[in-house]
Amino acid sequence: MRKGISLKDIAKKAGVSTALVSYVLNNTRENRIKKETAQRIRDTAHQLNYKINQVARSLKINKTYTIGLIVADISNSFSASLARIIENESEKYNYTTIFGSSDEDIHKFEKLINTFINRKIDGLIISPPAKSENLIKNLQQQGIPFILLDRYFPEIKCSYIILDNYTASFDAVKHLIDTGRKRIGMITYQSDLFHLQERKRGYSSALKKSNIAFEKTWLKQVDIINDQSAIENAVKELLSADPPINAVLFGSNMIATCSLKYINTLKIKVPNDLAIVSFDQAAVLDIFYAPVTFIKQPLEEIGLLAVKVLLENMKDTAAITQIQLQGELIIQQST
Amino acid sequence: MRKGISLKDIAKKAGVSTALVSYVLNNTRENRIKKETAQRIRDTAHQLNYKINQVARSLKINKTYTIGLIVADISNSFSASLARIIENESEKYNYTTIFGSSDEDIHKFEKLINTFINRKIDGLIISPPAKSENLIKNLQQQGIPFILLDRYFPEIKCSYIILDNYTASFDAVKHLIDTGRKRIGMITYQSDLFHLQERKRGYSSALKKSNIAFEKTWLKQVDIINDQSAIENAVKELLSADPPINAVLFGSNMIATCSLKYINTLKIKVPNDLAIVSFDQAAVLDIFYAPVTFIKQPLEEIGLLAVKVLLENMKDTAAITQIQLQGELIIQQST
DNA sequence: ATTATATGGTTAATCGATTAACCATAACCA
DNA sequence: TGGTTATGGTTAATCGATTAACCATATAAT
Repeated sequence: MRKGISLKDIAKKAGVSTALVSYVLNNTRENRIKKETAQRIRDTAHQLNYKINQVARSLKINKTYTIGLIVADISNSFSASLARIIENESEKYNYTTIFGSSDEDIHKFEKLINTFINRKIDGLIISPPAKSENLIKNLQQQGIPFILLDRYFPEIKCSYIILDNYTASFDAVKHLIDTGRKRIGMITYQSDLFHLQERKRGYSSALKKSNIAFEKTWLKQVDIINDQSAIENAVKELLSADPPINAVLFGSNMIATCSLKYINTLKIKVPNDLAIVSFDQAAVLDIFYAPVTFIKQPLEEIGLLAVKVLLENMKDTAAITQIQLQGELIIQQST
Repeated sequence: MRKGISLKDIAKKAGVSTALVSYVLNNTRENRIKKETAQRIRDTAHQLNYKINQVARSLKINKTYTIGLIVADISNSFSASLARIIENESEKYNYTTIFGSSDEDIHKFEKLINTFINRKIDGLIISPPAKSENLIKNLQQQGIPFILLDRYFPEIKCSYIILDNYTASFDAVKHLIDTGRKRIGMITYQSDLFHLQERKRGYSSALKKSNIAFEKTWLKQVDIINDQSAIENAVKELLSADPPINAVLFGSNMIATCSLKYINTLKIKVPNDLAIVSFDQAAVLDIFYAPVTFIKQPLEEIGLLAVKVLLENMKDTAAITQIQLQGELIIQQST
């Protein structure tokens, strides 16, 4: 880090105290400063190409104007889209975003949290991995403002913005049933995460409501570390059941991607042989020969709300805002 | 920002000076400190749940252990993958990444640069937008370590890691020709960016080398702000030429995505009626009914090298490392 | 007995910006 | 004339960690 021009340099050159320079550049005490002096200071700052040292400022004012963002995996379009929206929105409030991917790994997650705390972020926006309840509780104890995104723990009373996964899942399956499917499978993740439980609950609940007896071979749960071959196997098993399923709900865009890649190599025809619905939005779903019906999450709204609620929580630490948004079923040619 | 435990608190509780605490926690002057005292200090720090204040530390040591990353658009899988690799790699060296998307907008880009400078990042990794030459030169003058990624300006002598776009493009078109295509179109961006010029050059050079007379209607240039309808039009025009093209090279994964979405709605068959090659990797390319042949960029290598070279440049400010990597043509069923 | 040197630790300045608390002079007023 | 209020600015402490420069005592060496 090269050292640049400081307030002191400006003060010296303009023949005033550093205090005055600070007042001028921050537009504080406006009416207590002579116009010409103020202008001279501003000119000097400009001449010297002064750049404020945010590090020093942060130390002094005890605020960094930084938000820490922890997503599951920034290389996944779901996370990336959220990151983009959040970055954009925070910027409007003069906040900078620092980020990291947990990769669903609790240790990596913990490390990120600590890095962010050390850097004195003003608040955190977090998609927590499984088993991170205690770490989240620690945050609360330490009084660090944060908001959960996409996922939450029912046992923890804190702010969050999530999708109504139960309803989204229910509606998706209902749609499959309404379009004549009766043997409906689901491929999702093997995980404790509550939002994933909700997706399963919506699925089985929709079946039950239509008096379709759920067969447990219809539900495939793969490891949350996306593994192409595991997902292929799940698809294979669903299709080789007797009788085979004729519709399937994918629990995430990654599951959909891996499955579609495999389905592309088979002779079965979508939607005739197999109807498909997937969670999450992604370009891949549109490129499939039968563009895939999907549950669209209101990403823009989720991101904006996350920033907004976090900023509010930063002022009023006691505030808790829990928001559940509805997904939208975008029906395309796969169903 | 809540204020937490400081060195002072530990010092007081352990009955020593803050200096000693600092020495112990940083493992400096190891042999000059009594083992028991050191242990007592460490225990105290642990008891109090001490978290170092990186802000204060950065101010003092004049180094933030922060890297600024500016990509074109974090929500695009190309940028997102790079971001992920860079974040991971920097973390290994104890650097944190702060990021932003330029959206190909020079003003947004400039604002990001300034934000990062104010925050005293130790170095920058940048995918520069068009017309940003002067801003890049400013960085050089200010002595700020940086490295360009994916794009560069031939006139600026600085470190960069890029793809050999000319060769990649040449090889892709050569492949189309070798597989019997003679009327080959290209859809790329209308832009000054050198790497895009190189892609065009590779394209026309490959045609020339095979004695195919280039028709200027074969080259479609769309605005770099990805616009579905503009891209659809380009595809439409290429296909309605007389005679229509029978192969096409897409200049980016976004162009490919938009084009494929449209092509999906047509009756033409890939690869029989139209062979396709695209730049960049993306899941969408695999999901198309005829998985698309593409130019794979060595993202992992690009990301790792970017971090490595930047860290070197941070030590030796004079060093300049310019690396051009080769793409790999992954042949799939679209050709 | 005197000088080195090892051991174990402290003092205090510093990074750069902010800001409460002053200070000085001029202008105004009863 | 003496007191009040504007006007325009300065002084100096502070945020928390680092680190060069000391200090004190004990032990060893000559």
